[in-house]
Amino acid sequence: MEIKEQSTESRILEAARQVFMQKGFAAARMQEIADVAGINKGLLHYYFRNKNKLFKAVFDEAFEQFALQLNGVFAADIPLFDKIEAFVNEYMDILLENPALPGFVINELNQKGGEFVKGLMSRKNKPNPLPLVGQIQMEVEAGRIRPVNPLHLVLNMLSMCAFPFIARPMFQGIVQVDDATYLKLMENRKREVTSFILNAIRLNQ
Amino acid sequence: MEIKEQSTESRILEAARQVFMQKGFAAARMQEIADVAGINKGLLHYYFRNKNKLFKAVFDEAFEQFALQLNGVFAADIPLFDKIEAFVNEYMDILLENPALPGFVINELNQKGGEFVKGLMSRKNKPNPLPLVGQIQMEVEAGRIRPVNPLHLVLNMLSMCAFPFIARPMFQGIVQVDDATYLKLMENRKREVTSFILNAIRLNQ
DNA sequence: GTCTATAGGTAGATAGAC
DNA sequence: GTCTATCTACCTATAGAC
Repeated sequence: MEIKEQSTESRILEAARQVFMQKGFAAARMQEIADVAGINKGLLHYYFRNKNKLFKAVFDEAFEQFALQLNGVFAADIPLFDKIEAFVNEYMDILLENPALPGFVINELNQKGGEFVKGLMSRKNKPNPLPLVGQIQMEVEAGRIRPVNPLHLVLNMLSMCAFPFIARPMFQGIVQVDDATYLKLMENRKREVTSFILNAIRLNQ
Repeated sequence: MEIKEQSTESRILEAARQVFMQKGFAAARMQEIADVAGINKGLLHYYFRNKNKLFKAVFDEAFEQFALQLNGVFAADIPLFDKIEAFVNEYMDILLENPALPGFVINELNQKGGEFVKGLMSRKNKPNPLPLVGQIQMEVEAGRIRPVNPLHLVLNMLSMCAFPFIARPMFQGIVQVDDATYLKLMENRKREVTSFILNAIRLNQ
């Protein structure tokens, strides 16, 4: 679990990312972060004054990454059906590479709440689903898809992609599958969810 | 926020439920639980030996409630389309009354992991989606709905219902709506999700 | 910049009076 | 059963040597 990388600062950040994501802010220990980084605990305070600031550095970066990846797909300039397929594929690929990210972000937002959330949302880079919402709206008005509520459709897409990762321990506990089987299921899920969505909004000929 | 109820034990449990659900195990403080319960901190240890046991009492009850409610809908003996509608309506009603429940359960499972999950899943009362999965399978084989993967369909239903509650702070941060508007959206969502699912699996005439 | 040692504060748990 | 007072352990943060 130890980290070998160039600068001390990036080793700390990488270690903090691991520990904070797994344990959450409250349960994370500075000692464990230092151990994972392979350095002394005092150094954490030398680079980042305190636990809060270290957490904020990790969280902000994770949130920004999350937002950028999401917005990349939201804003693509392609037809709706293609965009839905691209969204499901790319978003689930992101989640397969970084399965703990959404749960981490969502959970800390839940627990910190209030000011913390407001601070985040006044940043320049935050998730912006409006391009996709607008595009859906246009297709509905043009009568090219079923008359769905665009906001709920976007929520549906996000839900079906992200939830299985957030609820992974629960899911694997209920339907007893090993990790390899779970990953295969998520791979199949891309096609399954895409066709599910398209069937739901496609007009009958 | 203080609690007025009959027995001291149930007041403690109610207070612990509130605090644990909001803060999570690690960030929850015995002092705060005592304050909310309107009793002294020492009493917590008199009734429940330590923080872990108190948490387990709260969590087990929440998990059991969660499983029972879910299974009630999974196992109902009604036609599939009716069951889907009933599932979405009832499950979202449950969530509207207890919005923090799934996030709490899922998050603690994530962080505790391993033995904790195994212990839970060897209990008698755990979520059991098999009746619904089997029912979907039959409809597919009979050619009465589109050939969907039953497991993924159930996952889709759970995802679309639960995710908006788990990710509520994120959601309300992105589309800036107050609490009343959010609740209205969730009310509308029942119909929206039901028709979405039915359209996705209904055969074209 | 990196380490060791330790201060300072807090939270869980216990002891004992009532 | 309920309270007050206190112990003990741990964790963040700082001080200071190298």
